[in-house]
Parts: sequence; C-alpha cells; structure tokens
Amino acid sequence: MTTHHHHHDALGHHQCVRLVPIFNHLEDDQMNEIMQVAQSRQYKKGEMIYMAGDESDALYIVSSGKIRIYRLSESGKEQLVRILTPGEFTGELALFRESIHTNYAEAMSNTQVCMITRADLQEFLLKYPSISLKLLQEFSNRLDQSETQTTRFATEKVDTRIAYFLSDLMEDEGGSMIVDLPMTKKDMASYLGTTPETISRKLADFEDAGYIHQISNRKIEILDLDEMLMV
Amino acid sequence: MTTHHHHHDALGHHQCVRLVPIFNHLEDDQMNEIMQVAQSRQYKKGEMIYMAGDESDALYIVSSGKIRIYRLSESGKEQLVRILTPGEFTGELALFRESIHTNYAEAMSNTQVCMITRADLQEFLLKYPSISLKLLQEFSNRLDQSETQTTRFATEKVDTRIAYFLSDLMEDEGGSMIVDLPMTKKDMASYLGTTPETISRKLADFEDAGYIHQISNRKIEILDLDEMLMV
DNA sequence: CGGAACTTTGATAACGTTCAACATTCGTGG
DNA sequence: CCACGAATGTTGAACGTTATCAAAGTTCCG
Repeated sequence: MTTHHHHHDALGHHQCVRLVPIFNHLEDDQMNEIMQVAQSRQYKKGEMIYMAGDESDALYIVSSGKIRIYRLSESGKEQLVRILTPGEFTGELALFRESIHTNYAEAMSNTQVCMITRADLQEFLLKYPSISLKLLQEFSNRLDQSETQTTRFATEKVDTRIAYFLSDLMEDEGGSMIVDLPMTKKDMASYLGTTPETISRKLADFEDAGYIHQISNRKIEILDLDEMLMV
Repeated sequence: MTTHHHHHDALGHHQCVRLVPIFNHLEDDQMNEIMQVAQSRQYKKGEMIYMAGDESDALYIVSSGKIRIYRLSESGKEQLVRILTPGEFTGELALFRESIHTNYAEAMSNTQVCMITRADLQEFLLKYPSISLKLLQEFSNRLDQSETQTTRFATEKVDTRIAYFLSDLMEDEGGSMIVDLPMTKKDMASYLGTTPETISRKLADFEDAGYIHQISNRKIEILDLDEMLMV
C-alpha cells in the first residue's frame, strides 16, 4: 500500500458513472455492465492523477472534488486549461491516441474519481456504438470551446478576455447577476494568459467604470454586462 | 442550376473517400458503401462551403484544392483556424452538436470536395463502430493541437509563436531545412494572433540573428532551430 | 493564531500595434 | 506572355497595452 499514492476502493462507489451525461441515456443493463468495470479512486489535495508523459490507460470521471487540468508550454510556462467538477471527465485525450498524456491533472481538494480502463472502454464502445456518438458530441463541444478560447487569445486584449470570462460564468450559473469565481485570481490569470497583477487592475477598472461590483474576493456582481463586453 | 453556387457532379469522383485516413482501414465493401452515399462538389476560388450560423448537415472531405477555416471573435475580428489540404476534412464540429456551424469554410482555390450527409454518416458509424474509434482518435488529435495552440497564445510571446510555427512546418515536411510557407504572411499573422507588420519584423530579426534565411517570399531556410526556439 | 499563499497598488520598461508611406508580388485580361 | 492594378509585404515612428519588479495588504488553512 505504501507504493500507491491513491486509495483504491474495490467495493462500491460506482454511482459516479451515473453522473456523466455521456452515459445517462444507457439502459439499466448497459449501465450495470459499465459499473462492473469502473473502479473508484481517491486522491488527496495536491495529488497528481496523471502527468504529461505518463502512459494513458484510463478515463477518469470526477465523482466529488475538483481536478485542475493544466499544460506546460514547450518553454515550461504553465497554463490552466480547465477545472473539472463532478460529472466531468478527463483522460480522453490520450485514450484514443498514442496513449501518452500531454497535460497534467491534479486534485484541487480531496477528490473521488471513477476510473474506466482504456481496454474496457473501447470494448464497450464497440459493443454499444451509440455511446461513441455521444462521445463524439462531447469532443465536438470541447473542440469548439477550445477554438473559441484560441480565437479570443488571438484577437482580443486582456480587458475583453476577462469580460467574456465573467460573461461565461454568468451563463453557467443560469444568468444570476452575482458570479462566484471558480478559482483563485492567480489561476484565472493563468487561464486567461495574463498575470495576477493585470487581473487585479482590470477588475478595478471595470469597477471604476461601473460595470461590476467586487463584493468579496471571490464574488463579483455584474452591473452592466453589455457595456463591459464592448470595452 | 442558377440557384446553386457550386457544381454537383452526380457521377464519379468519389475516390476522395480513399484519401481520408479515417476511412482507409475499411474493407472493400464498406468502402464501396460509403462511396455510394458520398457526393462530389466543386467550389470556385472564394466561394463559401459553409458559414457560421448555417445548419450543419454534412462532412466535407477535400479531394483537391485548399479550404480556409476561420472564425470571427465575438467582437468581429477574424482568426484563421486552419487550412485544409486534400485528405483532410471539416464539418465535423457541428455534425454531432446542435448542427450549427461556428466557423467559416472558404475555398482558397478551385476546390473539389466529397460530401457525406449527417444522416448517412451516422448510420454508417452505428453500423461500423470501429470507424467511430478512428474519428475519436482524429478528434483527440485536433483537440490536443488546439489546446497546444491555446497554451502557446497564453504563455508565449510573438517571437516564440513564430518560431514554433516554423518548427511545426519543418516537422510536417519531414525535417527538411527549407520550409514553404503554406499561406500568405497576412494569414500567418491571423493564425498566430498578430499583425503582418510584426511577422515581417520578427522574421527580419531572426534573419539578423542568423536563425533563418529568407530565400523568397514563401520560402525560408532554417539555419539554427534550437537557438530560434529559445528566444 | 501564525505563516504561506494570494492580492493589490505603484513605477518602470518591454513589447507589439497602429498608421503611413513605399516596395514587392500576384493574378487577370489583353 | 506581358502589363497593369490590386493585394500583400516591408520599414519607420509614435503610441498604447501589458509584463515585471517591488512592497504592502489580505485571505486562507493548518
């Protein structure tokens, strides 16, 4: 047990599979079948689920907790790619490729994941082709998101990127005028390709301009979205 | 016929299907089956294959010519996403989603494509699940590429992005020291999220530093890749 | 409660865009 | 095949934006 940096729970906790949109159109017996092969694992805060260069052999679905996915650029600088919350999954990138991870996955808090091995998943996909279509759909969405993000980096300055970030958060939270930042401002800077200093300054500028009100460190009230997006 | 801005060739020209890596592991009868439903189309230089907002209902495979895929940011600025050459395909993004295109596809020269409708493709995927796995693999690759690009934007300055762009081109051409730019410098600027002026200047700087030699407008000899990548 | 990590603010400097003028290349029709 | 016009590419100077460095303030977590 000392050689394992994670806790492997051979018994239950496979309910996580039900959390995943990709699987929740399955019939009961199919669901049972995949729950048979799913393994539950626990990671403590700060532990790595996988790293760039690791061989990829599994799909990881978050049951509880949060996972931070990041990359290092060729010259070693870190960028936050996305944060996974319960129901979301990762590992897919390398699952269908040369099976080497190109990014890093780190538990942000105590985190429980469901793991399905590459072999089991592929077998399952060949047996139930409709799941592949769902997966393709999910991939399409991510690709679109990633390209949207790329285009924002390529064409917008920091102001605007921050504004769209806040706008996206509002949508995620169903249009509430008060958004909770899902990460530290340091991480937000990394995600948006800028520095914590600049995030601080631009948010202060937005506040001066009357577009937002910073309620607390992690809470922002949006006062005038449209104006903010036209900066 | 006047209402159609493209030429539809109902007869042959379905060989294009053979060009696509995704399909070239198929057995003969499967190949014939998909060639049955593939339609050939021609676009003249400058014609649009699809635009953002169009309903997506087909996969387009390039037989000959080139297709320019680009996006507009929310604020209307254009970014070149990728250029498709024979054997590559597009249309996939919206194929499995809400079926609305989010980017633009424009013929860069007279271009012949093979078109497979959404319905035909889905039927085919359900019938031959192994193709889905190939498609998933292709999507993974694109996602990885897109995230790599995003990370470069987020963490590297223009110098370095240009250097990696040249480096990628070298790889594509099998390590030859002389690379042909696959697009105008204007497009290169759009792709790399900068301006033509800056591309000009940085390439001149690279030349001064002895990293490259600009043979002609579209041809660059790489003299010292390693040094150039460490700018 | 205390230390570490994160955040803010100010001053400065590096970086890249913009605008304008000129040079070159490309592509089309004669 | 050449000539011409349009599009693309180059160079310089000025400006705007954002990173960097430093120091002080705040929040978080054990």
